[in-house]
Amino acid sequence: MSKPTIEDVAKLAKVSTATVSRVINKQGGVRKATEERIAKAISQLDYIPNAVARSMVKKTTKTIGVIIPDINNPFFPLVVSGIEQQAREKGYFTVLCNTNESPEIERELTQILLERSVDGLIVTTADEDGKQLQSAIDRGIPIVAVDRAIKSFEVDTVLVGNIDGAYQATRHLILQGHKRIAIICGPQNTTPGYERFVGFKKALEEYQIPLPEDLVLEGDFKEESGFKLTQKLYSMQERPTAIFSSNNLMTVGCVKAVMETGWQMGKELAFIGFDDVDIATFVTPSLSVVSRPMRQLGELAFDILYEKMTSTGEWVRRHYVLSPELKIRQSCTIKNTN
Amino acid sequence: MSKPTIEDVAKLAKVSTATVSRVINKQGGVRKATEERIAKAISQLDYIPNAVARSMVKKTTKTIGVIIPDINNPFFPLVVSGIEQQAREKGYFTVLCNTNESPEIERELTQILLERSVDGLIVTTADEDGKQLQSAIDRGIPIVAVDRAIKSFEVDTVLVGNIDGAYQATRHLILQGHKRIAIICGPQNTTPGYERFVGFKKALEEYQIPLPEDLVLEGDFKEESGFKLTQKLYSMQERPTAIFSSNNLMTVGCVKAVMETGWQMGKELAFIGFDDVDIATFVTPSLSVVSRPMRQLGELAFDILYEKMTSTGEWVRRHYVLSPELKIRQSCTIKNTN
DNA sequence: TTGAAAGCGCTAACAA
DNA sequence: TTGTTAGCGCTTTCAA
Repeated sequence: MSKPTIEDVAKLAKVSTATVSRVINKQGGVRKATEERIAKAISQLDYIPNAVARSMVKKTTKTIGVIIPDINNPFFPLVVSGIEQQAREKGYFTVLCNTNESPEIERELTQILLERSVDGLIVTTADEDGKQLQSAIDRGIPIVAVDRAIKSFEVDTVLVGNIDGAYQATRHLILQGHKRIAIICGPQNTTPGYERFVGFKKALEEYQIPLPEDLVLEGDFKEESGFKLTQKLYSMQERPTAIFSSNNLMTVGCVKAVMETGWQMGKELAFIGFDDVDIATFVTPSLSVVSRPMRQLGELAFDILYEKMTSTGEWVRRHYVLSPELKIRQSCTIKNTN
Repeated sequence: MSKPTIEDVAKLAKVSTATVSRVINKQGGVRKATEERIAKAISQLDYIPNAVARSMVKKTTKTIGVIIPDINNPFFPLVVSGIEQQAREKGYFTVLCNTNESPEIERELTQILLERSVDGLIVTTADEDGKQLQSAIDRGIPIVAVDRAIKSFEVDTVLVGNIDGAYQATRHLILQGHKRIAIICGPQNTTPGYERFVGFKKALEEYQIPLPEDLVLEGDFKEESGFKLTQKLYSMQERPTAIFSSNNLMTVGCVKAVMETGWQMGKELAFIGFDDVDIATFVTPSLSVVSRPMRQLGELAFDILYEKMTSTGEWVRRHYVLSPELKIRQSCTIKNTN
């Protein structure tokens, strides 16, 4: 009752394993009658080729590893959908791994994926320094970084325009007449956190609004911090008239705090968040956001990886930056009347 | 520059591959000095053991496959988190696959996972009939069904109390004084869809409220259908005073429709949804829901699978049903004043 | 405590 | 058109 092997099939069909292999792999050069006999044997035995053995000799697994930091953040499943779709099309299988934002787990998973001989790696790293990916780099396995850059090594990268998106959002708020604009930043040692702050500053500079030091708050990209920092802003003597939140989860926390404090969003307070969130169109007023092309991000990442995996010659590193889109809804349409 | 093998390590350390293998697998029985020499060789060469070759001889991959129908439905990532955690603890690696609710893709993925010789399978099937899992069953590979039963075969199953949850929700509405209670059902050929309807009917019967045929609407568990069916309810001559929605996505659609029509939830309309949703605490009034223990579901599923994978003797099928929890918030606290 | 060698299931020359 | 055979990198007897 153990699994049938290619040999069992060969015996039953009275041919050699080589011929069975030819049929399985559709290589042709097998007489029609023989092929039919083999096909019959295969279905009779419920034979399933052993990919492990195949990988052993082919030295390729037709598998890519995808490492993401947070599977419960809806952003990543969407990116993964894009990756998977392209991968399927090219006959690659996708193995998804979640690090929970832990560089240590990322290191372990990288090790496991290398042991399992994945043909390539797409990663959104938990630590942009990237040392935890060292062993993958040493191996020379194709890698593409998505959404977060990797500093220690030269790898192909697909990002979205963080600076651009934050700039557009901030500018929009400025053009609405706001001068006291707060920003809830992400960690400044991450590319998204840092760059979104840069875009924010850029817009202020352009319109010659001095950076309001007291209104620059640093969170950790999690809901809790968005909540607390918003409370802090509300408790200020001179409150901001607008808030820019640097990511989706902090936006959620921010909205919760706004509701709880009774701050009047859309009246006393204008708001734009980075990244669309489910709740955006449910709250009143609906939330204006900077929206990113998630699927596209994933598709492009795989396409690049695929080229790397299949190309033989020299490879020129590529860095793509996709454009975000400003979605204006109700949370920032009012003019500041102060 | 190709990958170093165990042989390279053996040569460098001037021992046989057998000894290196002993060290790698921590089997003991190796002289301290030898072990150190080998360890040094390993790190010098950046040697990573090849799991493919190991699986080849061990006939186990220490890998489980997890098949889910929709990675973008936040319910599943949470279940997967539970699975992964337990799996990691036992040294198993989790391979996550998404079928997009397509039985055909499910069949393909099952095939791929079998080819890759996963040691076990946890699946939330896209089609409860389960024929697309036939080959896995034939192989006799351990399988655990999660959240959705599989009809064609006897497999271990972990579900949540759909009937119970729907019953509790409906009863709560009844006790609030409601008589005209609508239900937005899921597909009646799925266990969740069917059972939640059963729980609904059970509560009505218990309180001798006749089933209001016109208020029983069947959706497809997607947002769109929740939206449309709610519009339909609103347009009725005699509207319901309460709605029970059978899943999270339809709840979202329902809420959208309620907001759009101007129906006064919490006043003219009471609402309870099955499954918690992100927006539940953001809308006004906040939504009462039947909440399920997602992580726990995943943990239990792996625990059972693990037992099956490691046990040798007879195996008694198990069917677990976890209890949901009724979370009362604001959307149903009002009394019907008709 | 160590090594030699067989073999896991498959593919890919090379021969016939 | 088909078969023979040598590995792929590893683990595991069995001997030494």
